[in-house]
Amino acid sequence: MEPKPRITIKDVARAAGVSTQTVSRVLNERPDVSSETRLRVQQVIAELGYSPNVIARNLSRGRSNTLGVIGYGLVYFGSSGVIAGIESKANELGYSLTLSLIDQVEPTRVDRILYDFLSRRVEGIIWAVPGNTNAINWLTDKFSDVHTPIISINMGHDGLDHVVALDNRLGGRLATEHLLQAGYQCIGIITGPRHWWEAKERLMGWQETIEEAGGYSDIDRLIVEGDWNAPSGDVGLHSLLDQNPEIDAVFVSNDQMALGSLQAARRLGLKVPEDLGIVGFDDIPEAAYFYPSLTTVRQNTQKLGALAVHQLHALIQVEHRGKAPDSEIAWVKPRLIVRKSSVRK
Amino acid sequence: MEPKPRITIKDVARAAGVSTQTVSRVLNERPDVSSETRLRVQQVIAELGYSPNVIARNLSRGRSNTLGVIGYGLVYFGSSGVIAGIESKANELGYSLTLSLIDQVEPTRVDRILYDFLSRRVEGIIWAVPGNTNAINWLTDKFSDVHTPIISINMGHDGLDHVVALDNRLGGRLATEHLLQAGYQCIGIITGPRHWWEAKERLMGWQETIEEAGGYSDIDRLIVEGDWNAPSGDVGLHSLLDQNPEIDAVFVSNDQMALGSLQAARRLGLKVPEDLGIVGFDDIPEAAYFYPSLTTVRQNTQKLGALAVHQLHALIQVEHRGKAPDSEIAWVKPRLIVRKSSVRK
DNA sequence: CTGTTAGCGCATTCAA
DNA sequence: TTGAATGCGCTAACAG
Repeated sequence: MEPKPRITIKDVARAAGVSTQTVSRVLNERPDVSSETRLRVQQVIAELGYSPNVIARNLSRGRSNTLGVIGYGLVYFGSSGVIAGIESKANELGYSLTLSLIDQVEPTRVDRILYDFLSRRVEGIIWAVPGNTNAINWLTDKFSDVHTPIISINMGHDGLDHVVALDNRLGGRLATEHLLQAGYQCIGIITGPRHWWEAKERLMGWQETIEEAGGYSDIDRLIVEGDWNAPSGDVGLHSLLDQNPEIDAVFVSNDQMALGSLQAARRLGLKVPEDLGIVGFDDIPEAAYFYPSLTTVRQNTQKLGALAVHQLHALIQVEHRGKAPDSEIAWVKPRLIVRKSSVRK
Repeated sequence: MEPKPRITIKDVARAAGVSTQTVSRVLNERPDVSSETRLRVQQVIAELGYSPNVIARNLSRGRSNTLGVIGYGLVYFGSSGVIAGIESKANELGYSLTLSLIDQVEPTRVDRILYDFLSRRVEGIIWAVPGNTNAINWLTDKFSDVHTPIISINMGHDGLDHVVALDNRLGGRLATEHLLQAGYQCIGIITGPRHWWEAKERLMGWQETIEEAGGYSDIDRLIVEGDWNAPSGDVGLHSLLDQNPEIDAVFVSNDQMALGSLQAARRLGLKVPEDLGIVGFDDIPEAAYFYPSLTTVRQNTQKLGALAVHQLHALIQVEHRGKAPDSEIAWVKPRLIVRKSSVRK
């Protein structure tokens, strides 16, 4: 075992017979070095296996070159896609990532993470925790205390300055309009938890579309709340049909619950799509292989993540130049994927 | 907009009327400070909203307190679970994470990431990219060049020093033994890509079990290779049954492909589990809601990630004390989840 | 084109 | 219990 006296810029300078400055210049690819010395320095670097100490560099530059990401820990479709999108774009722009995961918005924990991020002097923060609108006021306050650019993914823009979001409402509309066009008459909905922003928006999309088409009397009876998981889609469909036998189609607010609904329909002896049309949301990889294959609203989560980084980068740049960034919301459009669960032959 | 002259330890020292070291002592919760001054300093810190600069601290201490994680970018079941496990344990042990994602083992990219990690002086590295055994020699060499502890998740231990892995072979055994006990006579297998370590191991588990039970003639004909995705499970089952009509059960090496196989069985008019028994692998959340619900081998991916951090932490400690770490492999046990797809009534 | 002098913000000797 | 001096490894002015 070798001891571990890390090679520093000084060692390189000495070995190359130049000053540390010159080495630094070579490292930073600056033009004001003769190609001769540049080459020599590069050789020495290679020989010594030197790699610059980013920590020292960052301290010196007063920049961390790092983005802080707060993601959603529970396995929920999309969360990993968003992270992947973030990582990819961050990488492209030369940022490093520091990642924290949470399962719920727990003030103490969030405080700790934010404090940690600030201590690390991250240059920007991405809030990629889906939808709990209960916490939004608290969050908004928190965020405004933090003098570092923050982008939120998929939250309503009430109070939050910078948001990148999937247009969930549009998604709800796409799903509902499609069912209408497919000839279904009475369309119910199984929503996600009502305090989730995504769930609300999808519901709104459904409701608006229904109303524009003439509406139903007492529309609330056609709404059932699920918890995003398959069992609740199963139970949900049961209770929905139990109370509204006239229902012939359902917009289920995510694919997992739609899977549960498919199950319930089977048990009830209803054929999909003949007796009952079903449209989901997300387009998880399995959806194409459900039985019958599931019509659903696809969201491009990677794009969402990448866009967030893009916007954040802009904010960071702007901040360095002192301009006050405008508040805004960037939308990503969902797309309807038509399969068999909603098309009568 | 306030300018942004970050508050430093000096500001705090000045405001509290003490020296910077005293502040430093308070920050590091060291005992040799009178509770009087400690309190005063803490107050000033709170008032000024000071947070220590981790970059400077790290430079000074010569430690980064950071773990580098190389994960799998493609959405593949388990990868996000592993990351979540890593994050949770790292958090518990006080490490920060820096994350990079790759879709395949591309030398240039891996080199860049490793170089970046070294530059950031990460204290340990976790390789959480599943199974491409083609790259293993190259990787082994790479890793041995890096003078930083590295833990690999889910790779064979050929050449790699420190590995945390799910016992995939045991998983294959569990699945196969279960089918045998359930009374199935001729059990085929749809594997993952053959160059994936996980795929190989699951196959081995199947094969060993079959052989111990007496074996089949020309066992290779009962093996079909898939690509982890549902369509390949569909196609795979078709060709398997096409060539071996006597097959009455299949061990499908992941749940996605099993979903495809379920589909194929349906199309072929085969009832599951009566005519055909099916066991999957992974236990994705949807598996319980497939039709019929899928018997499968559950892997605890979070545990895998957490264990990796645990081991890595130990390596790091050891390294600081100069002891040479032993090479070893830590196994996580899978568990069979019996549902309807493999149990004849 | 290159070297010298400072200093980034903190922690670690040592004295006092 | 506290403070002064010094250095972590690097980059940013400035000279030359």
